[in-house]
Amino acid sequence: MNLKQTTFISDKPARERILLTAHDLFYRDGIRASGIDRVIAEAGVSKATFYRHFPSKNELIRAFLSYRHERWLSWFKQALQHQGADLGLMSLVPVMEEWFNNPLYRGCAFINTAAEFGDSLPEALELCLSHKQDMVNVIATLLPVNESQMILANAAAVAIDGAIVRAQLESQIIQSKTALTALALILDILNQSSILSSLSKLSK
Amino acid sequence: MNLKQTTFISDKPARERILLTAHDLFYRDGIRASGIDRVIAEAGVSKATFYRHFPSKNELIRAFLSYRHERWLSWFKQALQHQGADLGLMSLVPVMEEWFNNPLYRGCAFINTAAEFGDSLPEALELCLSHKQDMVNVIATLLPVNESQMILANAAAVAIDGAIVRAQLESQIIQSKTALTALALILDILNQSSILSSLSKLSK
DNA sequence: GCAGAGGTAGACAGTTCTGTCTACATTGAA
DNA sequence: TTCAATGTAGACAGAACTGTCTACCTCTGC
Repeated sequence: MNLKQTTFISDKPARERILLTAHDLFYRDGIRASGIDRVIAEAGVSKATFYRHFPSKNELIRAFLSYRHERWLSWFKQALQHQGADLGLMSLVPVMEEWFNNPLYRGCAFINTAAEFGDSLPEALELCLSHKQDMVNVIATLLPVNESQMILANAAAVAIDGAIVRAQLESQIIQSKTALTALALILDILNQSSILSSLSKLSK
Repeated sequence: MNLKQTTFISDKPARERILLTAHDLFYRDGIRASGIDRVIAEAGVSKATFYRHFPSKNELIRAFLSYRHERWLSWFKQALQHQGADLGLMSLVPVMEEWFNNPLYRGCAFINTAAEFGDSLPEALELCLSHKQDMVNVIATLLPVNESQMILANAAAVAIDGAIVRAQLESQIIQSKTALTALALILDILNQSSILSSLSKLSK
């Protein structure tokens, strides 16, 4: 298994191999379910090497979250840029659809981590929150600049989070798109209200 | 610790004590993080007794999810009934607010379980999905009966799920209500579109 | 009065987990 | 050349986890 990854990855330095392997395992199976032994085995690295780079599993978790944040957000921005510029919030629908349809889709790593560790890893909670804040800021760029911009961006983000967890539950089920249609409906009416508020501002 | 619970619970039969204790631990700390030894210690029960009632931890997880489903849904229905009947979807806002403000709030047990066990406990996924389906059906009773009823109920449910995970992230932070304001905004416009569609049906 | 259900107490096996440590190999730069 | 960094291989300790098993107790219904 993971032949593609192994051959692709094997020439990279050990720290990167560990981080990429941990990312895949943590995201797919959950953090607690992925033991250190499994990570080092799949990364093709010795235990001493692992503990040289990451003094504890918690350090690896931190690195995983930070790496995931960067990777997801840059994908998100880029995917949005490929959409038409005048779609407003509706640009989000095909972007989310692309993500949800990825066979490796397992929901939002940050929501999942917050669910897995509650208060027991408080720094994770903070990272999750700042991840969501950055997402809101990106969404805000899709909206006209006015006093309701951030309010609408926040609402859109909450709707997206809802669609994310719904798609996660439905991902096992064949042919299920209720998450996406619900999201599209909400974003559509949010979008209209954003246009309305722009118009009302113009007419003032 | 848990004096109140212990004195309150100690006279109940063992199976119930185990289930209630497991509920509190699983919900608060996560399922994987709560070992059997911990459950039996806090339930004040011997190991043999535990394994007489629940042949394996997975059986306990199943019982936990089913108990949680019943308990949450009956609370949800009852809380909605205490709201004004003519509020439509807006009845959901104070109900969710009450839940989010509970100091024991830790998000939706089903979303959290789905996040913790991915494909590795497939029955859990199904239970989560049917839990959400039941929630949608309750929400639908708040809406006028027409062809868009279920579509709107689904959209409202997705928005609620989004608010649930947001409130979970924000629960640590003092004074944060963005989850609730975003939810209120979405439900408000969904509600308006539901009223509009009722009117348009009447005028047909 | 006795059988069986339900309970306690806790030792035990077997696994898995995190983290440490020893011994040795390779390589690049001072 | 020699030193330090980076790597491999894997034994080991100590804890925690699930699940089994033995031995004994207590109550209730027949």
